[in-house]
Formats: sequence, C-alpha cells, structure tokens
Amino acid sequence: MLKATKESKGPDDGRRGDIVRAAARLFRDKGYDGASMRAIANAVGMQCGSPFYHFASKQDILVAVVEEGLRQGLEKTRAVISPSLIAREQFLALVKVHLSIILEEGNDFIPVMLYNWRCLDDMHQRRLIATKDEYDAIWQDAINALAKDGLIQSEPKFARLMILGSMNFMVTWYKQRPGDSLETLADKVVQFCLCS
Amino acid sequence: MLKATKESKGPDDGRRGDIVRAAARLFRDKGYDGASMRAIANAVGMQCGSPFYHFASKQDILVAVVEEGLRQGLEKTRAVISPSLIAREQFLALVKVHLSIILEEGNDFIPVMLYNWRCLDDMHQRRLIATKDEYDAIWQDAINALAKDGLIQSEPKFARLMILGSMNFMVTWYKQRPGDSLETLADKVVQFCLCS
DNA sequence: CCTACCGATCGGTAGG
DNA sequence: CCTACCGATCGGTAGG
Repeated sequence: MLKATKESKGPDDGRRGDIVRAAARLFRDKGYDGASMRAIANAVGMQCGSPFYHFASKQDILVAVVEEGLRQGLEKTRAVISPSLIAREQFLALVKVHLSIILEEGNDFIPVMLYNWRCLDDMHQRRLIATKDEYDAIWQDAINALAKDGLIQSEPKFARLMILGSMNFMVTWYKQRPGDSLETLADKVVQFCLCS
Repeated sequence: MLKATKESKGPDDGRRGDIVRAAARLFRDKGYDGASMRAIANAVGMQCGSPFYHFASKQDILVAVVEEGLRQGLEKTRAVISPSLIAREQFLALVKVHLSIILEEGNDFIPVMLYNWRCLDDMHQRRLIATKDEYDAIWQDAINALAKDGLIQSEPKFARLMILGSMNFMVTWYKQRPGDSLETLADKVVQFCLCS
C-alpha cells in the first residue's frame, strides 16, 4: 500500500520516465536534431510510433528532459544550502553538487539543457527561464558572500558567469578516470576561483 | 597585376569562401544538423545542388569551417605573442584576442568548432586535434609564466582549462551591447582569473 | 503500445 | 552552377 498507484505523478515513473531518460542520454550524445524518435523508441524497446502515445511531439520530450533536469538540479542544490556554513565551505558544497549534476554518469538532463537550449521553442524558453533564474539566484547569494569575505575580487555577477561557465564547459572535455573523484575536482575549482 | 588570379588558393576567395562563411553562420545559429544544405545554398544565392560542385559533402564544409577557424585563430593568436611582455600583459593580450575570435560578429568559425566538434568524423577530429594542440600550447606557455610569477595558484594545466572554458562558454550568454567593449570584458576576465 | 503508413525534408547525384 | 531527380530518413498519425 506504500507503493505508488496508477495515480502517481512521479516524473520518472513508468514508461514515460524511461523515454525521458533514454532521450536525455541520446540528446546528450548526439544532440537534439541528431537523435531520432526511432532511436529514442528503440532505446526503450518500443516501436517508432509508440513514444507519441506518451508525448505529443519530440519537442515535448526535450521540454520534459529540461524540466526534470531543473527539478533535480534545484532539489540537489537546495539540499546543500546551509546558513551555518562559512562562505568558502558553502561555495565548495555548491561546486561539488554542480559537478555531480553535470558530470556524473546518468545525469544527462542539465547537460542537455546547457547544450540544446536553442532547440526549445521561444515559448518554452520563456517559461523555463524562470526556474533557471532560481538556480542562478542561489549561486549569486553564495558568491556575494564570497565577495563580502574578500575571497573574490570581480563583480559578483560577473564572477558567477565565469565560475558556472568554466564548470559547464567541462561537459565538453571531462572524461571520468578511475583515479580521481569529483571531490578532488571540486577542490581544484575552488582553489582556482578564490584568491586565498 | 597585384590582385589574385585564378591560381589563388586563398581559403576565402570566391564562391567557395562564400559557402564556408555562410555555412559557418548557419552552423553557429542552428547547429550542424539544423542547417540544411538548401539553407546554405540559398544564403549565397545558389540552388540546392550547387554547393556540391565545390564540396563533396556537407561534412567537408564543416571541416573547411573548422580549418578556417583554426587557421585564423592561430594567426591572430601568434600575432600577439611577444617575449618582451610581462606575464600579465601577455595574458591580457591573449584574452583580448580570444574574446574577439569567439564573440565578434562574423567570427563564427571557432564557435562552430567548439559546439559542433562531435559532428566531425573521427578521422577529421584526429587530424584537426593536432592544430588545436598548437593553440593550447600557446596558452599553456602564457599560463605557466603567470604561475611562475605567482599570479595563479592552481596547477597551470587545470588553470588553462578553467580559463578557456569560462571564455568559451560566453558564446552561450554574451550579447553585444552598444555600451561595453570586448576590451572591458577582457579586463574583467583577467581580474577574475589572477590573484592580485 | 504496435502496425502500417503519410507528406516533408534530408544529403547527394546525373546530365547538361 | 542549374535542373530535375533519387533513395533514405525524418516527425508524426490513424486505426486498432
């Protein structure tokens, strides 16, 4: 009786969630245009027309991927926010969680958003940008605190763009190696960004 | 008699060059898969089959775009290298030229390379990566000099990835405003990256 | 969710 | 470099 019934609206439940995850993987690997509906369908063992039982269009699948990414990202990010942390430790925690969001295997949603944003209709962009702004606001607060402690010297708004940009671009070059962890990487990011 | 004759091999001469420039613009705006051969042809006033008189395939146009980007990029970058500059000034000069390469209007080649690299065949990737490495080596030298002067505290190789990554990601968010110049932006980048 | 199919568009080609 | 066309593949749909 504790299990979700058919009324469950969990975004990754059932076949719909399978499609979203498979699409995210394929969009990340081949791009939105490069991943065909047939490839997405086959990746979850369906025939080529069947995803359209769950989604009205390919565009709607992309929207679902980005929404799921923002939802998970905001959830994980809010979970490491703690007023008791000093600025540097709060920043390190944010860097760690962001690196896991964009680099950890299976976390394809945010990379898809970052590199396929322009494939979204204007309407969907406008709607989703509000959630993106929430994400940015969390970072801005943490970076403002760094500035107050003298740990960065740039304008905090510019620093946010540089910091998130340098991490987001890691998607294009980071290859997971057995030796090093994302924790080590996070330490290096903090060391690079802060002057102390 | 000083003008180039039909023997000229200048990469941007004539209709071939027109195609490469138009394709770069479209690849940047819509992505490699999103820009059709018909759109490229029409952008230079050709019919849909005519670009194939100049290029064997769409892939070959992408290769030409990336090659032209690397050629121009290396040329402009080498032009600002000067052993007489102190580390910080050399770094500023490199940042300035890199920002112009990726953000100035009409400079679509390197952005296409950065965001459509995976659309290149493995063979072409392998061949072009050698030139990319030359590019990186110039930056690495300049950043090693910064480290020697104590202006950065990270490992120089990691610093290079962070610095170029933060700039390369600007392609996704920078909008040219009438007020501010790339020079101002370059100053801010240097201020953020160096601890002094 | 499958079967069978649609019109549109794709990259590319032959012949001139 | 244009004309006219090719086979393949695309996103999407009707009917069950």
